[in-house]
Amino acid sequence: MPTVASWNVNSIRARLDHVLRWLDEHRPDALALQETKVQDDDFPHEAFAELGYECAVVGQKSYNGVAVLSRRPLDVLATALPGFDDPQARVLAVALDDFALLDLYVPNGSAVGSDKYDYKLAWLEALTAWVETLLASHPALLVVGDFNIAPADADVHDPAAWQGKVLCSDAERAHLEALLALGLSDVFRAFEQPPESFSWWDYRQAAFRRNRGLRIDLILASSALAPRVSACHIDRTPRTWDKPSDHAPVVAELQA
DNA sequence: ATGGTGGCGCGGCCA
Repeated sequence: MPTVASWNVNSIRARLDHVLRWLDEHRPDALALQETKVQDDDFPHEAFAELGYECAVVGQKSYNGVAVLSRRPLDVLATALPGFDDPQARVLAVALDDFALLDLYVPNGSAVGSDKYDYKLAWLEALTAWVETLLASHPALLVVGDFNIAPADADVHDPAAWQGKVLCSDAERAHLEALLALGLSDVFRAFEQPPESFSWWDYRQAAFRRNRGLRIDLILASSALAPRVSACHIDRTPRTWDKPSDHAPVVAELQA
């Protein structure tokens, strides 16, 4: 039963020990990373190869960066949004055995109305247009990553305080809905989950200890693949480790 | 509270 996970690690170099430990403990078939924050030449391929993982990487200096680690051979399908001129490393699509995996680091957006917010919405528009064509060529598709959007108020620790704010605004949620309308489903919500399930907690003000978080890290399955997804959960454990990422891994199980 | 914490890379940006 393949296991696929997604984790915003907030620097692969700062988090290498955590990622290696988590891989060793869980042995997922594939792990999509976001915010690797490293140029491709400096990505720690060897450390992952020792655990049996091949890495595809799309990185840049200091910011952003995505990677897919796989126990089986992977073929790179795309390293950017086609037709969207973007110097930021946020997209990696790979073909695995019998499905395709699209790893995303969606722009944060900074604040509603800012230039970064406009960039986020334009980026999401281009993403949806592309995913529609990707689904035509790769009907069995998982779209995973840090979406920087909490899909609904149930994904927010304090919906009143976050109402209309970046990560929760109506326009961002409408863009996510447009993506889902291509036939993708948020697989976390296909299964019973603990209340107050989040995937990101701000480093500040003891947000994790108080569980003041958001669920912004998602695994979306195409209609062709969704029936094979048998489970999905968020693993909070690495968020309790010393010097953690501010995000927790999201894990999905697929039937063979 | 225009702070609070963390990463990158050494001042200020980004989250």
